[in-house]
Amino acid sequence: MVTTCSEPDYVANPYDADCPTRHILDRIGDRWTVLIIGILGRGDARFSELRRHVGGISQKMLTQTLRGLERDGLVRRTVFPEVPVRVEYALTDSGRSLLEPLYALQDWSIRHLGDVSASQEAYDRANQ
Amino acid sequence: MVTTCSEPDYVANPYDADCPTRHILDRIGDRWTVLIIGILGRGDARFSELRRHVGGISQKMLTQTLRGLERDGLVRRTVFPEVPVRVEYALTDSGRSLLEPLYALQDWSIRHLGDVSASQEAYDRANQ
DNA sequence: CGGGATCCGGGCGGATACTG
DNA sequence: CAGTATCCGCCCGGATCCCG
Repeated sequence: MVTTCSEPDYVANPYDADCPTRHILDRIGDRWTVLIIGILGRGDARFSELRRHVGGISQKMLTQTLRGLERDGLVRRTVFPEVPVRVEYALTDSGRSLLEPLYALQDWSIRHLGDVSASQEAYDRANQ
Repeated sequence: MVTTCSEPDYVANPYDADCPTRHILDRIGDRWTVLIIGILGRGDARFSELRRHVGGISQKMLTQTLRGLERDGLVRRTVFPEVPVRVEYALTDSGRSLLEPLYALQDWSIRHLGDVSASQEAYDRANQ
C-alpha cells in the first residue's frame, strides 16, 4: 500500500495520485477547509454556526467542503430528526489530529508575518 | 502591527487581509509552492532542475511561483552572468523555517493516508 | 433549518511562440 | 538557459431560486 512516492522524493511528484502530499494539498488547498477545521477544533457546531463564524463563505462552498471532509473521515455529520431538522458537525479523531500541524502553520505565519511583509515592500520598491 | 485577527479567533476571518492565516493559506494554496519549497529544502537548484523535479509544472507556473516566493522572502534568486545565463534558487532562512511545519503536514498525510482512503471508499459505497 | 440545483463571470493555469 | 508575452479553455466559487 505504501507507494514509491512515500519516499522523501514524494514531494516532487504531484502527479502521483497516491502521493499523500498531493492528497493533503488538494484537501487544504482551498482556504475553507483549514478554517472549518479550525472552528470545529473549538467544539462541535451546527451548519448555521459554521456559516456565521467562517466569514464570507457561501452556503454552497460550506456544504461542498463539509461533504469532502466527511468523505475523508475528518468530520462527522449527525442529523437530529427534529422539526426543524438540526445537524451537528464534529471533528473525528483523525480530524482532531490534523489540528496540530495546522496550528504549526498558523504559528509560523504569525511569527513570520512581519518578515514577509517587509520583504514584499522591499521587493515592490525595487521593482517599481 | 498585530491586528485583532492574531487572537485565537483569527482563524475564523479569512476576509481580514492582515490575517496571517489567510496570508499563509494564500501562499500554500496552490500545490506548486509547497512542492518547490520541498525540493529546495534538499539543496539549491537551477530553474531547469526545479522544472524536472516538480513533475508536470508548466514553465509559466514555475516562474510565477518562484517570483511570489522571492517577493515573500522565502526564496533567494541569484543570477550568474555567464553564457548561457545560469540562475540559482535557494531557500532563505525564512523559507527554511517553513520546512518544519510543511513536513509536519506531510507526516500527517502519510500516517493518515490509509484511514482517509478507507473512509472515502466507505463513503462512496454508502452513497452509490 | 439545512441544504440541492442551476446559471454565470472571472481568474487560474496550460499551450504556444518568441527573446536576450 | 531562463525566461516574457499572449491567447484561451475550464473550473472554482458566488448568486439566486427552490425544497423537505
